[in-house]
Amino acid sequence: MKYDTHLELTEERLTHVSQIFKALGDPTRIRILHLLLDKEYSVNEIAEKLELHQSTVSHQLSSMKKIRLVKSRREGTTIYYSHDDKHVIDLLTEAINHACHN
Amino acid sequence: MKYDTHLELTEERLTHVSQIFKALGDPTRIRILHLLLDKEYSVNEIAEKLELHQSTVSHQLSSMKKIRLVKSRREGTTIYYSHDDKHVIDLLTEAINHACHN
DNA sequence: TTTATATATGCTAATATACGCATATAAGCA
DNA sequence: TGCTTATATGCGTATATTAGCATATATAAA
Repeated sequence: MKYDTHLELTEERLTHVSQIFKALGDPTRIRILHLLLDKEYSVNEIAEKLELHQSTVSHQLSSMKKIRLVKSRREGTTIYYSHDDKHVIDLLTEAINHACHN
Repeated sequence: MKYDTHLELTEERLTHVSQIFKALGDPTRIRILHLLLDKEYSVNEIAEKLELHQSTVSHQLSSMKKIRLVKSRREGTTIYYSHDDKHVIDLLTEAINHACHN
């Protein structure tokens, strides 16, 4: 899909775009989103797989949920997280692909 | 162009990707890169167009040059900056496009 | 060489961020 | 109810970031 090249960068769009990039600008959040590419995981599963503290994972998931990068569903006491913004996932995979072809 | 979905996220790639997103995660740098989409501008021109202080622009250009997001060329006392990473420009324009279609 | 213009940079203050500890909350089960 | 497991969150700390001032550097022109 081809886009226009001269999109007006309003204050609102600027805020939104920078907010998303800022969220992607942290290694921990990238690792979490990358893990969530294929399927959902619980907080503890994420912490174990990525060798992070539970509170760290919870904090980051919370910040990503706030801007709708991830969503959650409860199953008993367990809460499963998955990504919630296909555009952002596209940005991430493209960036990783670029990094892989350097 | 379609990419693999399961690219290994090595430490090196993680560092690289997060560095790029971090650079894009600031409104001032986004505005500068957005201005540089079509053509090169001098430091002062950027400062005037975006109503930023010269030192602010210079600092941000310096940080973006360090990670090769922009390049510069001298003409007398004037230094013209332009973007230097088409992948990053693609990421930025795609993100802005997404923000425009919400 | 002196002056003017353009850009870069050292320093600092204000602010934001990430993380981990300790604890709170919530759900399920005995 | 009391206990266990899973997750969330308040708080403090260490660190990073941004921007602006003042000044340094570089080039050109007089």
